Amino acid sequence: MDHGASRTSGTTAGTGGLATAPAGLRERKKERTREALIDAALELFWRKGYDATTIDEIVAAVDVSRRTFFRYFAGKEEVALARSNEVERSLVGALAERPSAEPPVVALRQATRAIMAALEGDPKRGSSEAYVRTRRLIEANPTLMAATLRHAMETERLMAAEIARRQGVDPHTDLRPALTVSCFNAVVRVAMDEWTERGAMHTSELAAAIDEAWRAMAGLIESGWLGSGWASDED
Amino acid sequence: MDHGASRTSGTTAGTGGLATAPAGLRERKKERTREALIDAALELFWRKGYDATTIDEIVAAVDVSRRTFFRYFAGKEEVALARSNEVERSLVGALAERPSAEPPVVALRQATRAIMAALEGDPKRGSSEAYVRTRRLIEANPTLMAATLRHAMETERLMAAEIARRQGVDPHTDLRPALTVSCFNAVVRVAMDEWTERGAMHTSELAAAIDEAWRAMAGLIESGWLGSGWASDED
DNA sequence: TAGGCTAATGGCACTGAGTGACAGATGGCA
DNA sequence: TGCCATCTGTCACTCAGTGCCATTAGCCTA
Repeated sequence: MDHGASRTSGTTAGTGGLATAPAGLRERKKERTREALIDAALELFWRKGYDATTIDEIVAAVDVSRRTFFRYFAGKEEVALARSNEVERSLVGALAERPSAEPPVVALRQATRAIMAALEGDPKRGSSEAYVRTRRLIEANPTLMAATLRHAMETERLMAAEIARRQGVDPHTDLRPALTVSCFNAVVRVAMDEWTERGAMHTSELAAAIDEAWRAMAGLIESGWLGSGWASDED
Repeated sequence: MDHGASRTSGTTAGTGGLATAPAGLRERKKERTREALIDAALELFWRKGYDATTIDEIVAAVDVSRRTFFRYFAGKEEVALARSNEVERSLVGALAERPSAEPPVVALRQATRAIMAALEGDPKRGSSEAYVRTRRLIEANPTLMAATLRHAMETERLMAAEIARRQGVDPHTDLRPALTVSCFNAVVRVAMDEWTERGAMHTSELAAAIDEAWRAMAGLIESGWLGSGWASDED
């Protein structure tokens, strides 16, 4: 299953940002400035904390003006989450590449596995270690956590649209695509919390935590926690 | 089922803030200032928008100093979400009052119904209309939406702890409480999105939307979207 | 009822985020 | 080479948020 995974990363994720000749010099320069700003920002955040780092310090490290920073990012939040948001958004692409014969939840799980495998193998930023450190940063900052959740919500919409497309249903009248994605992410989030509590050491442990959460999910259905006839009114 | 609901609101929610003799004059004065600030803020937000409203305008309307405002609230976000956060937190109390014979999901649904019924009947703030208007405000502002999601996440922890208690399991080793609550809220959130898209007219429609989401949830399980053997590895 | 204690308030000054406007620099292209 | 479009820097401004200290006002005891 790993083979398909690394192939996936190349076409959909672009987590490496391998500078595959992005047209003219101007574009390349912009890309470099953007990457430099993210690198400098993350380095400072990790070293002296998110709140303690000012934008002036970030731009000083890259030697661009404060004004320029705001032309690339809306604020500190955005530069801090740029990488992890990229990873998250790549899930939509990975989902689209799953064979349409797979049931929605299976496709979601496989897409997640593919992205995490790609993360693992990528030697550049977006790699496993960078992801773990960024995760800790988010976990420690209410503002970043809030922004992360909001971005996840937006990504959910895209994923729900994709599920609706591959299942051939109308997402405006059928709630199932939205429910599937929303609950799927709920499970992943629980697994992530568990992973964080255990120290968030490596992404391989995150994969294990997600699997464990899904097993517990099965147990939940069988253990009667849902109640009988829970879909209709039971009062 | 409504009878239990209104009783619930009195003991756990306190959504009315009926000024039940909060001790000394000093305390009462503080409470009044706090309420006045929230009222003034919401009024301004509704009239001229969240971003366009400055804290100076809020404090001018209540005639307190800017410095005092920040002794009550951490910022604009907090004053905007004070009421809806109160409603959300009351869910934890309502959940604790459900009979422990009820399966977790049933208890969660009934607690939600109780809170919504209490919202309906309450003639003061926290009433149905105020809730709807606040919801629209949140929906229109990315910052508020982010803060709301974060608060929901924290409330989830409390609810999971309560579920774990009533089921007699250890929340640190058993993921089921966290999964139950997380997925439950995921369903409610989907229903809320649907409700908002349809105009978010009245809380009674929200209750209907939640019921509809649960019906779709049942259809989801039966329609094979989960796949077979989805709890274990299927690759 | 006086007077001291404690806590809330107000005013001031300062840092930092974020934005609009305009001038200068630089890559793209004929 | 020189024009055009776009990116960048500088300046000035508003507003959020915080620390510090003096003042006011509720509370409690003698």
